[in-house]
Amino acid sequence: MGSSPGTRRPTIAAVAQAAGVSVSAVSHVFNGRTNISPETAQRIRDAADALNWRPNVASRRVSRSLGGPAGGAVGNSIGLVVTQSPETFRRDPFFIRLIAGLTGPLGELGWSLSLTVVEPQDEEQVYRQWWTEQRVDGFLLVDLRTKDPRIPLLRSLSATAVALGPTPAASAVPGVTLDDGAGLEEVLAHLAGLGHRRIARVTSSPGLAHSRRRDRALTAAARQRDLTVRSLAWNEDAADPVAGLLAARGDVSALVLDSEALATRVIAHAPELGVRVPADLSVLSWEDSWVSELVRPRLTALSAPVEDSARTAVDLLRRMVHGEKPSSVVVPGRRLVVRESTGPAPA
Amino acid sequence: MGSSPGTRRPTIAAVAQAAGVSVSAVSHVFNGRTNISPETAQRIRDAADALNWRPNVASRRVSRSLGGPAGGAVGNSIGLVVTQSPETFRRDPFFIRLIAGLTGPLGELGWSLSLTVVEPQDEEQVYRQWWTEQRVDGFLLVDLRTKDPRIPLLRSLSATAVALGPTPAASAVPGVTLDDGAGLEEVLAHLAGLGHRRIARVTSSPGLAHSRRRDRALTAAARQRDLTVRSLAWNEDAADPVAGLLAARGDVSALVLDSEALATRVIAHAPELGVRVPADLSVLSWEDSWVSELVRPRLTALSAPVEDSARTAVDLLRRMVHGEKPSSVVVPGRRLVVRESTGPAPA
DNA sequence: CTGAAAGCGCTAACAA
DNA sequence: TTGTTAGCGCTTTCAG
Repeated sequence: MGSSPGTRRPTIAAVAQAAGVSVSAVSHVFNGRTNISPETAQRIRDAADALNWRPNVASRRVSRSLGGPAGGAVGNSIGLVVTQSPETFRRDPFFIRLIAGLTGPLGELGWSLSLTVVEPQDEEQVYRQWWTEQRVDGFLLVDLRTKDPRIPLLRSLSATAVALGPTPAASAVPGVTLDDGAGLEEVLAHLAGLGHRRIARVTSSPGLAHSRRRDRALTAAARQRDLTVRSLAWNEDAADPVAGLLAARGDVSALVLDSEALATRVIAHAPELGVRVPADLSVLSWEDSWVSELVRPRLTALSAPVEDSARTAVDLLRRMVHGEKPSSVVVPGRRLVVRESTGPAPA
Repeated sequence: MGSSPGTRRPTIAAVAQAAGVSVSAVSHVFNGRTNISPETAQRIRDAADALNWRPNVASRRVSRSLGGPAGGAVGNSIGLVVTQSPETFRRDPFFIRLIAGLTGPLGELGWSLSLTVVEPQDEEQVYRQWWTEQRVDGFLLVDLRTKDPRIPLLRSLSATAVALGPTPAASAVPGVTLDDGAGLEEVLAHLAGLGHRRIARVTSSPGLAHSRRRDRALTAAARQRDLTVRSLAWNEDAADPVAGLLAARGDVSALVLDSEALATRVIAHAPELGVRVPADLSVLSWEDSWVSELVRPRLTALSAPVEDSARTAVDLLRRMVHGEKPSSVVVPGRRLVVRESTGPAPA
């Protein structure tokens, strides 16, 4: 064990001694200084390998807090704090896609991802703690809310952060936003082409910023096509949320749902309630993943380049940690994947 | 930004000054020493809050490497290195359940989870790096393989680790194992009761230790009930893996699949290939999650208490980090959830 | 109950 | 090209 007595882990001094050089020579090699002869450098590296030694990240961070090249930037870890019930976190494929997309680019940088899932009441506490304890070099914000309290919080902490989604222009948090416009047009063209005239957007979290944005964008775009768009709320607490939704839909012939978790539940359960998809009702999801391919009928979905967003976010974070002040980025590539859950509007 | 010039973060000295005490007084308060008067302690805490200060984890780790109470143990972070293709990682609900189950107990400890997904060839490198750099205090090993190379690797690094699954008794890595016996009996009783006589177990990763274990256990238990069990391999590279599997199944009337990812694909795709579930073929998954409830027919599955395992693993890790040498733990609670994908054997 | 001081492993001036 | 050394923020011993 690392903590068993007598088993002290090797230090830079041990490596220096093994290689027959000074401590600073070792340090230089591991910090990309070019002032060490190749042979010596190799000898140092060999000694380090033999001892299984690598610079201790903690010590490194402490000493670099002095005046390193990047003003003390180290770049060890970025924090992802997901404020959702564990249930939502588990069920929404978006999160696992995001995580998977993040670890690649982070690994290339030698950074790691510190992840946690918290209930809303613990959110502020975790951001505060992780930042003030200097556990992380920055945060990736997801599920931006309207007037998101994390923006002023992070500002007051002088914390580094990047958001997935648009942020207020004045904030110090650049956002990685998806270009929704094209996808939205595709959705409407698709539905209108199938003869739908009345559609509804369904969300389970009206407090999320993207929800309002989508409402507005969809409504505006629909007007130009002479479609009407209603807004429907998903009530998770109902005995049967799908039944509730179907009952509330009125004369709507197509449903656009904010998440796959919602859309797939409608797909699976609607037939059991006597509503055939897509014969009676078309269903479309604003997010896409393997789950949409799994249900029957397969779900027509707006797919987002989550991996691209993740990579872009990591890059922004990297630059911020190194002292730059990058501005927001728009990632293109949303597109409609037509599968089986949308069909001609019923007569 | 944390790195902008002039914005140095407050240190313990600043807090001490603000509270009008010495540096060590502040340290004592934040380390649970009892030799500070309640009033003074409160004053110190207030000063820290006012300055948004918390002990820097990096400095803490460096100084504690000296001779702290737990022999230098700090307990900041545990590493979860998932050796899977991003695709498998995304599709298998087990991982997100595990992650969700881990963050709760870790949060209670004030620890965080460092997560990454790596390809097999990078695995060793990541374990080496994270441990020698002292990024993590320990690892949680998942997807144990037969003769898993990580066990000797971690041993050679003197790294702390706990595994999900049984580990060799001689290794220094305690395991959190599921009590499969009861669930297995349930599976066989259920299938036998439905008249099945020939069943097959399907795996996509025969190299995983649990795969062999399940094969053996199922075969042994089946013999006593006069059932025959075959072993079938899932070939992901085939043009249509489900079709390949169905073609290879011979006279088997029930399939037990190692993961939900596999089982749900069979469920969804088999009808399109003319095989009705469960009328022609019963399908049973060795793992369970919301996905099993989503597909139609709903999937009969062996559910595992992943959250319990996660909590147990965190507890073992905590104890190891504090110098104990706990032994393996068996977590009970696997049980069969009968849904719709299993039915009477065809005549 | 409090404070002064040594030292953790490492980095980066600066000197040689 | 290499070595010496001060110092990062914190903990903890030990003396007041």
